Amino acid sequence: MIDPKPQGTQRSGALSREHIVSATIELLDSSGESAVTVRALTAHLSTGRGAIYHYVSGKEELLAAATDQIIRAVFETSADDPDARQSLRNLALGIFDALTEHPWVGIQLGREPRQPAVFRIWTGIGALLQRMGVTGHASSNAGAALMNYLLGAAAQYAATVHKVPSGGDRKAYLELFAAELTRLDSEVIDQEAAAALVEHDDREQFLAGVDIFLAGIEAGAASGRSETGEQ
Amino acid sequence: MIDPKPQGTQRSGALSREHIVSATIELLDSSGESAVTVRALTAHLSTGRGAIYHYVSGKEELLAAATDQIIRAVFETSADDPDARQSLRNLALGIFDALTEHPWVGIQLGREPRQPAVFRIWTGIGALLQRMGVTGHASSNAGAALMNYLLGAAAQYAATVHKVPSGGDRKAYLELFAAELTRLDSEVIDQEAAAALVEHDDREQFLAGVDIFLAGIEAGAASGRSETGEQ
DNA sequence: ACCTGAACACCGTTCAAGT
DNA sequence: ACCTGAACACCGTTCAAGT
Repeated sequence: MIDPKPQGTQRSGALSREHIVSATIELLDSSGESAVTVRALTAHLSTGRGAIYHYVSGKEELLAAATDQIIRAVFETSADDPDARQSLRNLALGIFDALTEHPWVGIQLGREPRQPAVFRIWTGIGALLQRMGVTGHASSNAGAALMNYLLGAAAQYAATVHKVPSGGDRKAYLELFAAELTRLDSEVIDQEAAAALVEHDDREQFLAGVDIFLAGIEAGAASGRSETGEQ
Repeated sequence: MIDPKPQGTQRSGALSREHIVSATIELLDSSGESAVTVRALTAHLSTGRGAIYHYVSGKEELLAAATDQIIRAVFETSADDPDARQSLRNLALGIFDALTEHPWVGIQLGREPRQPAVFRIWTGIGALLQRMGVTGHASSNAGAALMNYLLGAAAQYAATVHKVPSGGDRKAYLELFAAELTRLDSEVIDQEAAAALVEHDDREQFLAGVDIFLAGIEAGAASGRSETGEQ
């Protein structure tokens, strides 16, 4: 009763940055990235085409804001653990699961390194590595490596999720993919690896990659610098 | 004297897929990805707009073909080493160096997982991991992890290389970036890590990431499975 | 068969005009 | 101040028409 404006999911009420970003996420989720045009968006918001430019500098900022909203939610829900290593795994899985729900996030994360969502992940990883006792030069390298892995996996997964059928055709598709790999150089890909490709679980494989990283970081921290140049 | 056609770098002679891809690479290198429009390309080739569609299905295939040409060259020049581990490092560095010369490659690699250049890297990594004695399930996980790292690093680096000044301004830019990271959560990023960010060498950091991976793979192979679910 | 370039069906962004 | 929607300056792709 206090606020005379309707709470307006989309059509009515005043426009705001928040409304615009929410509508963008809806459109992204329901129809994919190619469907997010200024025309479609403003139609969805029942407003003029130029209106959104009062709240947002352009399409790039819009996509970055949508991505940050998803990543922020991951940080809010990701379970913290007394073991920093486990927290890092939780964070990585949280990002992975968010990607499954919003595949466009994976593509957007890789597009622009200086965007809020990427900053957020940087600092999150940095804090956890510090808690793990990794500091200084090693922390910088480890953080960058983990970041690169995460973003690479995100982009790959996001690009695949739309193209790999999820039902019973998934196996057939992956068998084709494995066959293509073996055909290219049949001596080189062993049959066991090809079979693993067909039967692997994406989420488990993603986590296996995180664990390889963590093992490498811990091995490096334990043994000191190996052959890479000092300083 | 045998062939009456001029050898035509661009304007004269018959059109061919090879010519078109070469012109695309030239345009990509000289003016960046945004400059590669069908209009600019066909002007460069002094032909009609529709002509290229006789040789190539569209812009996506064109960019994929350009990318594959660069990656193929990396494989041809990358030094093979009796030590498979060292060969893998050489390959990774070869890809990194190609990216420095052709930043658009990094972005293109992340865009589409089912493209020739990506297949090529998959099989290359697979072969070297096998030579390292990593096989079966572990090889599939290790290969995917390394692939994700490589593609993530490629995309990040490609996106940064245009935006970070390379001269004396580089330091100032990175200091700003470091400040932004610390500002976000000043307790959390240690000063040493921030300093490392400013002074790090991209190529060295990239290689450090590869080494973290290799250490993790070797640690995993030595200790067997850790806590990740069996099968 | 190969090539041309107008035409088509779109884009993101700007901006004078309205309220 | 906020919003509208025509106009602007582009895109990639198609296709009838030419050679």
